[in-house]
Amino acid sequence: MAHLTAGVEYGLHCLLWLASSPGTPLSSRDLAEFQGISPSFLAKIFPKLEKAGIVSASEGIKGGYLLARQPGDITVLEVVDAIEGRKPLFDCQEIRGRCAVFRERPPSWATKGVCAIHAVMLRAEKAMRDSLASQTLVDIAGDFGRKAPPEFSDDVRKWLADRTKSRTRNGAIEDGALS
Amino acid sequence: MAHLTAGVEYGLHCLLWLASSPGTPLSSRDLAEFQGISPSFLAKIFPKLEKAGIVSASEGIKGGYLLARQPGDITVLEVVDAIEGRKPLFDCQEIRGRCAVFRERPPSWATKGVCAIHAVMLRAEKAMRDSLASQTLVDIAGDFGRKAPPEFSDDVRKWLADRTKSRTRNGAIEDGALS
DNA sequence: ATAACGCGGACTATATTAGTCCGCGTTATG
DNA sequence: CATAACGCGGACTAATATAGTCCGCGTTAT
Ligand code: FES
Ligand code: FES
Repeated sequence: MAHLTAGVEYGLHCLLWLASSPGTPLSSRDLAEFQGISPSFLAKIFPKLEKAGIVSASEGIKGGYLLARQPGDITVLEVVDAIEGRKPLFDCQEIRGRCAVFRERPPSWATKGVCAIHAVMLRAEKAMRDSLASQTLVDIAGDFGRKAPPEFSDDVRKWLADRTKSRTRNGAIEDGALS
Repeated sequence: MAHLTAGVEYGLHCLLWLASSPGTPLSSRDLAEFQGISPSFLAKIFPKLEKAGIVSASEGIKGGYLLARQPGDITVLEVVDAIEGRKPLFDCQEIRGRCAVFRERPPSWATKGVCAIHAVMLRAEKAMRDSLASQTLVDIAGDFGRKAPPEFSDDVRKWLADRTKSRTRNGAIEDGALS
């Protein structure tokens, strides 16, 4: 399995849609169905983003999520850490202390500080994290928006507005969007 | 679980011991017991290192493994790839093509090239890999050897020599090293 | 012939990921 | 004031990956 999981992909894609709809909250269910992903799974991701101060939630009908900060102030690293929980790239088993010549009792010089191999991994992890920290949501959104034709933006707005409206007036949701 | 697994830790530690014993092959069993790790598990790692051209094997009693190249020519990245099999840091589910407004049939502009989010992850992965590629076994061995007192090196040599000798002359291996 | 070696495949246990399901308290609408 | 959709949280399940075991094969020095 990969280190950066599907939850991160879902979360980041959602945050981009939130960034493109400032002011009006979007529900996690709508975001899920809009993107063709599991609503129940997405519902487990958003509370993590909220606890990390990345989105803010409003409860009740008409509730949903808003970006808690400017998209330019939210780095990819923050999002990854919020969702994955800062798990390490490598977890050292401290095998250096189990060397047979120590006879179960490793001397302090052997286990002092970080193992040289572990140190290499920590540097690699830092390189990865620095790279992720250097990108914000606006950086991604830039690339993202460049490819889409202008009509797409309107279609999206319409789709989301229909959903929001159907919450108050009980509009029929019987389009063929779900299999 | 971490992305860089225990196999990598075991493999790299073994390679350092191989680097410190040039000329005389060490068996995977001896390396395992010397370091207090599972012999059967280590036996699954070495063939991968051999296929990658990092170590060379000799069969039969008195057989074992030797470094196939100079330690300075073996990068940490090579070892990681040999053992882990070049698994990606992030695997994209291509959710961008599942957007509801596409109605099951995403237009080509939407799925062309790499998703902006995926691209960020690929850059992070490259940063990590570049970092790992910049370190060779000698770099690690340097840090490693600096901490140990000179007597340790002798103890290790003695332990390994005893093992090698006991293969030809049937020396009693009934010390209390194993529980 | 034996014993230790490397090699490979089949197997098992445990942990993680992805995803589901349910019930709770909250809030706009009618 | 009842309803329906919301966010929140916990318990649950299925599939997959990791860590580790076990066994049998062909090879080689004594
Ligand atoms: S002891 Fe864990 S990397 Fe060396
Ligand atoms: S579709 Fe996979 S990261 Fe965007």
